[in-house]
Amino acid sequence: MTEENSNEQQGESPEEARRRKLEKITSLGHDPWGHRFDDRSLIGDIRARAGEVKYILEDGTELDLPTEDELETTPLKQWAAEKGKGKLNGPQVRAAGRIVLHRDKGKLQFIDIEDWTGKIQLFVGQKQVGEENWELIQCLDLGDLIGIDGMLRRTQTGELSIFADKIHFLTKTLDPPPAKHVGLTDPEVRQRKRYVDLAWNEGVRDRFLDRSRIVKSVRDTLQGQGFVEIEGPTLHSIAGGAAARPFNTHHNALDMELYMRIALELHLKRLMVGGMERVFELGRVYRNEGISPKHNPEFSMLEVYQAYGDYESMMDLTEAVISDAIKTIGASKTLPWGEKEINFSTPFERKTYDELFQKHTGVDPQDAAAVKTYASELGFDVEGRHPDVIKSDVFEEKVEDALVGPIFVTDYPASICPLTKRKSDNPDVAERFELFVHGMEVANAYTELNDPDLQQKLFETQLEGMSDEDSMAKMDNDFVTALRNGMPPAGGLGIGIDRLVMLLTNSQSIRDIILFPLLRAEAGN
RNA sequence: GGGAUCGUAGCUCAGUCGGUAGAGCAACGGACUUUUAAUCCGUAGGUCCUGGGUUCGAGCCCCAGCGAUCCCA
Repeated sequence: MTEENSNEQQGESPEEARRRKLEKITSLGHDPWGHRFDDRSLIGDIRARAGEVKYILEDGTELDLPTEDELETTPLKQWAAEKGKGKLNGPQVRAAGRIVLHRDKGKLQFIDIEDWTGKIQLFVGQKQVGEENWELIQCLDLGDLIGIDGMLRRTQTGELSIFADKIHFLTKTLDPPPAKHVGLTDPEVRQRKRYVDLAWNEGVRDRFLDRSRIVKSVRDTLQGQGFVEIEGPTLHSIAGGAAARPFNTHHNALDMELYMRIALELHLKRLMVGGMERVFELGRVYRNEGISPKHNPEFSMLEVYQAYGDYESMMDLTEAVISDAIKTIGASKTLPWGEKEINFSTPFERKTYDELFQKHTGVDPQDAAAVKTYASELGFDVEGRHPDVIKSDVFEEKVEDALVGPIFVTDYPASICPLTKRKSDNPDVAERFELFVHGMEVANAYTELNDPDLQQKLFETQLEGMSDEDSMAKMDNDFVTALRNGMPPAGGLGIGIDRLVMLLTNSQSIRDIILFPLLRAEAGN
């Protein structure tokens, strides 16, 4: 390196330095963007072969190395000295990954690479790899993707390492990585540049892999019980099945107003009329509402319908789905939740709506006048509103947040459940439950209403004081017609997949478990 | 929609009373063939979110805006 060159390199930005090295890589005859790289092993699998590393004495005796724990106290160098002269031998391996850490000792470098199964150290010596490869190695930066061929062994300190015979350049990274071991902290940047967050922030990739495992587990559990996954329409002409404001859109050729679906319910029930006895859909729904740590405008919903079941069978199914998911990610029944804990041991607690109302408000839920007085004391608007709507406001305010759970809240006031079958001995109570965990609604299930005449009547009856947006009752003639063709008595269940993932991965914000949450458009974009 | 807090180097953050813009990591140059966030010597790097205002002078004070986080509705 001449003096003049060194002056030129003064003041170059990290990116300029990387581009300079990129050109050097090209001039050395390598493609800085790499190519297919066959026969590499996953780093996790390579680490699992640590036992194949042996110490071979001069007389040819093969010795097993001390365990990792023993190496903590006795350096390998000392252990080997006690055993006598010899050398380490291990399997020849090929790995590929991102350079995440780099210790340069001149003619010797230690490079940590990482793939999505783990991290491993590379021992890279000038003498060992040869002059030509060494020149390429001088062009490596943190973040670059490389492949390596070498022997799996341990260093003097006992660190399992691949002793490089050859480095293959696979891809240059032009943007410098965030601070090592600190990563990105600004939540906005983490979400906008999720690729950086995933690549560099501790635990992020594992959390999203856990999400995938949970989703797979949910499907496996259901399929194991004979449920069939279907795909319903996401564009609806009536945004039914839930109380939420939809996203509006328009189909040009048919000149037709459409809505992005807010729920999966009504189409799945149509399928039950058609004889699809156990169906589910796990997919995206869209609600044109506020954004919060618990709300993203698009989120993943599971809905399941089981012919000849009821809401009690849905409780069992809910417990199975959650228990299996916990097992799948290798977690225990007792999970951390911030400073608190969640105990997912089954069966989950079951309490009625009225019981909980009484307990947390001290007000008799059957005494409409008392509930009304209590609600107005809490500052709720009570005039001209249906007693059950008022009760529901109070329930959300005073009871839901207080529920630690997991707890099935059962038997809701019928009037706020227009899609639910009533109890046979009490038409004022709907066979519905919601599952709450630390104040968060995770699941919602009914014994499904299959009486077309009652369904039609409930669609037509808007509760006093409830806005269209807050109401689940939106007239859907086609759905009523479907019911006229005979839907079996059935249990139906909805689970908020994002919230379930939050709970199982101890994520306090929905944005930590949605890869690309909705963000305000960036200026100039 | 309201309130609080925040926005400074590629990243993480300091910045006192309003008086020349700071550190660590990363980068660049150098030493080192068994390091563990390696170490050591040296160098460079800034639209202090944006726009106004007050002031002799603003990263700091005031106003407006943009964006974020949390809380409330």
